[in-house]
Amino acid sequence: MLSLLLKHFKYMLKEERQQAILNEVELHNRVLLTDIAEILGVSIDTVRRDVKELDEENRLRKVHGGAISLSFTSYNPSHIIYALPQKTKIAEKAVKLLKDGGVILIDGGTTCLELARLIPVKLKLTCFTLSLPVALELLSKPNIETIFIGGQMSKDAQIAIGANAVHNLSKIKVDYSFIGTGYVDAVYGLTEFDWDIVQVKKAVISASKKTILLSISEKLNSQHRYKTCDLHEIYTMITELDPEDNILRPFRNEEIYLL
Amino acid sequence: MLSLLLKHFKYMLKEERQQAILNEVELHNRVLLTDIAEILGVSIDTVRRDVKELDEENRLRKVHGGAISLSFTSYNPSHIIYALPQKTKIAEKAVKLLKDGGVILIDGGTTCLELARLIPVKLKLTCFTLSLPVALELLSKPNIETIFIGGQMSKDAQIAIGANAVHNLSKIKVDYSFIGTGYVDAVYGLTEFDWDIVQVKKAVISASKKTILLSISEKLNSQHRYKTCDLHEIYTMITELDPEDNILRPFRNEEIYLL
DNA sequence: ATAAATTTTGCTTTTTTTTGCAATATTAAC
DNA sequence: GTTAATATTGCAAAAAAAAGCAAAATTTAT
Repeated sequence: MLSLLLKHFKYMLKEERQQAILNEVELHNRVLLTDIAEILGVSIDTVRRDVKELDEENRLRKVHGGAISLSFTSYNPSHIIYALPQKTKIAEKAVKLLKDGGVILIDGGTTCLELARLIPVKLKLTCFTLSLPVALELLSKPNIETIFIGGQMSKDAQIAIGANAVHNLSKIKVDYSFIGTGYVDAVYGLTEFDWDIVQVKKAVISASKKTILLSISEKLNSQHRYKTCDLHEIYTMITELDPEDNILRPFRNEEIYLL
Repeated sequence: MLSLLLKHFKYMLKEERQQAILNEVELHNRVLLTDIAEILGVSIDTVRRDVKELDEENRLRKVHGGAISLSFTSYNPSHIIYALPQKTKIAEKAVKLLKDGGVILIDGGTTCLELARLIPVKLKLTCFTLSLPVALELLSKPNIETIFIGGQMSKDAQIAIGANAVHNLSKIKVDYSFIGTGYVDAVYGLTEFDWDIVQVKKAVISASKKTILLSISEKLNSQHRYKTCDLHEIYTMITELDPEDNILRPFRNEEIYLL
């Protein structure tokens, strides 16, 4: 704890001191203000002010009692998301369903990732997820408790799949799950290209009191080989369209809310 | 220091004086105005004005109470990894321990992330991990089967922690685990800042036939409040140093391989 | 070479910054 | 809930910077 940093200059310039603080933070990923004060031989007020400045300069992150390294809090995926405006609209509608203190599960896929991104910072939630990008996004929210459902990882979907993931899902129950789908049809229900993915989605639906489907309208009236579930197992379907839009007419007969 | 600079005591041109200031700054990275004034035998006002001019010419940076070298100020634009060259060297050594068809576990932290990054594409491995960034990195490797150990996620470390993660770890056994540590000391062993992290690391060590510690030498001979394990529980310790380096002498007595 | 103009330098005073302390409020832990 | 730890705020002392000024040094013009 008292590292070799103790050079004890008689006069230490503020910049040197701040550099020393950054060094400790980068080295150990997080530090206590009290430790730093002791190491540098200055008052805790000075350390607090230094850390505040460094935080304002975005060179570290100040937290209660200490500071943490930025490399531990940042992740910026730089891919282009297909049909982002529509997905954002869907996510905005979905966010309105969230209630403080709720327990939810967020699936993988870019629409669900967008939902995770739009969760208000002040909202307190317990979120389960199978998706690495969603998990990373949730970790940046201070009031979200994130639980990752482990298992074998799918390289392309970046979600946990396989028997282990299914088994882990069988042990939980959430208020709402927000899922995506490869294909959705009023008659054939939700279908997928991958068998593994279907197994996981089935397990997700079983683990949910209510399942919310997030899907851009482009996917409507399409189907594929493996079936996830019938449409009536879905509590609410959210698209970017107005619920009264004609395109949604085939779905209006079903026992399903449109949003 | 004095003798070198006092040669033109009586008649020192402004330009010479400024050059002398620059020399001092480059030599020590930092300088106090009061020291310079004393060394050069001029008033502090003169030094102040000189430093102000040099700052305006971008030849050094003036700070409260002194000046610092420009190279000292050029700070890492946030998500650059601290001490990356050392960590890369460690990862390069660690990669050599990997064998085709092996089953390993990779911990979180930037050094372990670097290891994941350097795994050769042709190598076939089964990799367990608790770390989101490591998992994402592994997914980009075509021949790696990745299994994520689920559980409650730590916002700071971006790894799974808590009872669930520990329980999941208790069900597996890997050939090698590669772990990082916050602090390591020849006497006190591996220690951490966080109690939760310690619990997970203990579980990782239990799940491993052999544990490999990856640590930059800067962390040696430091300690914190919670203990992960004694040094003899570590099979091999890898630093960026040559194993014969004197800094590693305190660790050479232990029943531990240095690499 | 000499005088005038300009720059440099050191001194004093005023203003600003930095730092530590104490009182109070807030947050986290139990 | 209560208690302990941490943050915030206001304040005062000390250090440093800035501004104004006059003497000394240097440059320029003649």
